[in-house]
Amino acid sequence: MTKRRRRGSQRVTMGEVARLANVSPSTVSLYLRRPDEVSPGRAEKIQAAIDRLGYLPNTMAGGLASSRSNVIGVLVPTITNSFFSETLETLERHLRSAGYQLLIGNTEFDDAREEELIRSILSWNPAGLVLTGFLHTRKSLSVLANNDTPIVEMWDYGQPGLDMVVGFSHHACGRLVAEHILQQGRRRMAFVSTNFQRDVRARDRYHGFRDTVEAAGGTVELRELSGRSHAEETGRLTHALMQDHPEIEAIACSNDMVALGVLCECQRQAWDVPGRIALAGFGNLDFTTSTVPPLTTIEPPRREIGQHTARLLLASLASKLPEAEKRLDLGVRLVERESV
Amino acid sequence: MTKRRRRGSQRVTMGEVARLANVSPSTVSLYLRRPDEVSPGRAEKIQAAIDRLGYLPNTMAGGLASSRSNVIGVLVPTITNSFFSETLETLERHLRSAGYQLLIGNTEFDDAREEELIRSILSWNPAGLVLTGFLHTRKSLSVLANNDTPIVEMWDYGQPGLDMVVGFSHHACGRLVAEHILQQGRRRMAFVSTNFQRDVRARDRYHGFRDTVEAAGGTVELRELSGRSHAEETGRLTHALMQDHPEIEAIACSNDMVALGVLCECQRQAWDVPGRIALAGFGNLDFTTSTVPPLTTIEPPRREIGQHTARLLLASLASKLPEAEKRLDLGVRLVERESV
DNA sequence: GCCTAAAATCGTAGCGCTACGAATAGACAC
DNA sequence: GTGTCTATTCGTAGCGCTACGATTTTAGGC
Repeated sequence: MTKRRRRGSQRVTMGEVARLANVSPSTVSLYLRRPDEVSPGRAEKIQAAIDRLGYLPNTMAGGLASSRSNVIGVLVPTITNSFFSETLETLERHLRSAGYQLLIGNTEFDDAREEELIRSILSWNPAGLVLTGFLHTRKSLSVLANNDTPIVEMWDYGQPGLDMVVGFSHHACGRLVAEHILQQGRRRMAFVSTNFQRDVRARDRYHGFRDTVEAAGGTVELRELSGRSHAEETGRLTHALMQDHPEIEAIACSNDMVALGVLCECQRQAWDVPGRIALAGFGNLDFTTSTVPPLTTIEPPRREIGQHTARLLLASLASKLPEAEKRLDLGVRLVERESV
Repeated sequence: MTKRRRRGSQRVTMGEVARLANVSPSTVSLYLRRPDEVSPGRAEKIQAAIDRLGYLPNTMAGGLASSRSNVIGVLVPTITNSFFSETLETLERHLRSAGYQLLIGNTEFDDAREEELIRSILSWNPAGLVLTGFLHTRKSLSVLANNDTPIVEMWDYGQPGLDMVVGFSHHACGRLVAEHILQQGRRRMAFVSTNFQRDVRARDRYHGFRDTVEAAGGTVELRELSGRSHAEETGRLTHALMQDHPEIEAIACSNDMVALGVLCECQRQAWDVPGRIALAGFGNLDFTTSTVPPLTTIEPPRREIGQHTARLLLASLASKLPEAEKRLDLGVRLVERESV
């Protein structure tokens, strides 16, 4: 009477299962963790009791007792972006099938937020941690240093990193695009970017692009879109750009959505692509095959990043990841279509 | 010597903080939970000790001891879709600022997977649960019934629901689009859908569309894309559709990405939109403003769903949500542009 | 039937924290 | 100084589970 109606959603405990199955709680625990170490007869009785009572183990109690957890924390700048969300989806699939649960955090491209999220996730005593990129606050670094959780920094490559690294060089992306456009003899270019101030990786692509173009004697006009890509703004900005710099013969974009915005403006103004203006994007989003003309772009290894991040993490957790395999450059390739 | 080097990433405990600050562990705990109930002097000493040791509370231990958790589970069909990911992002922001941590699961439009994820999440003893839609397996329902966790079913509206409901009617979306096209005197139509077999909501939109068109004496050809929208396939399928049914004068799409694929094919074939073919999408994705012509579409309340889901959940957790406010139809509006 | 080794089961002692009542300190009036 | 009330602080008893050594059961050989 006093104990039965407990506060809130309190659930059936292991002890109750044990009582119903006529075994000790330890046996139930053993059955749950290593089923083949309990005799078939008891196993059956225990399973029946579990089913009958609708028993669900309490993850927190288990985690506390064993002082490990099946949690892996993942921080991305935004999940509202097919790049990261596809990586996440792949990562989730691989890690879940190995029994892990993802704890996803949105840093919103904000270092202070990342710091807060790192603390919040570490308080779960996670088995592993996945971060996006190399940029962390000093405080984050010191928190991380006090902690021997395996860490993967993904979606970037080229700096030492904290532990493991899975990504590619964004600078190389910019270079690749630049080289491709330069080959066609074009020299007057523009780079249109979203979120330039906050997204290091977009900036890296720009730098790779600009450095390569300028080294070949060309020029690059940079245009920044405020915040996330907004198609109308992209159109206006493209229009203004071409008005101020009619000499421009190629536009590289920080991603495919921006390129689509630019392309639509070209269609509206009847500027021939690639005749009048060459156009390149980044991301190889699905629609890039079917725009008119199809978009030349860069294919980043979105899903591969998830897959290899999971692989390295699992190997590291099983302590069988040689030091030499801790850093992985997945590279990147130019998908040449008709817009350049 | 024996205790100092502990296995793995074991961290500083509350007791160690207490010792350093010269207070009892309970006082540290109290300071962390209700800081203004400890005297300023001790508070300062405790904070200093926390900072010095880099103490992070152990969420699992806290959760176990207090038998509540700050976890809220969220299941979506896929995070790789701006609809759900924007809802998630908003939900996350609102719930995090109230101190909750999201546990996100990907059902991949699979009921069995949803069932598994529900169990996995309930084992965290979550404070709340957010599901997408009304479709759950019998087993899921029975697990959920044994459990008085507050539940929100989101992104749909029109059925009784388990607890709280925040969404809109997809049937109404289809109807709205149909009515708008019918008004222009068009009667021969097609509906092109992705993921038709698995996505109930796409099917609902189709049914709303078809029912309305047929009630007005029109016809609807249904075309399904295999799996997720693939732009090239969309183009081929559109081409075949128009070859088989040259009488078609309007195409409604299950979402804007599909509509973009159809539009690109129209551009390629030089079929005038909306002159020859009217075109409508769903989602009001960003690029729909700038295609040529801009796309008529439906604006679903993506972010509002997140916001209101958070609001209802928090109110329910504070047990101050009147029964009458447990169901919320956020409605939907047609964004009339130039493609229809 | 008896002995031994292996297999199966059990009991106990925590994991790190919170809840809550008991104990102590501090503030104030007389 | 003493008593009383309130504001702080503390000690204890778990939360539900796992780890691990102790105990019991079982199987096999003689």
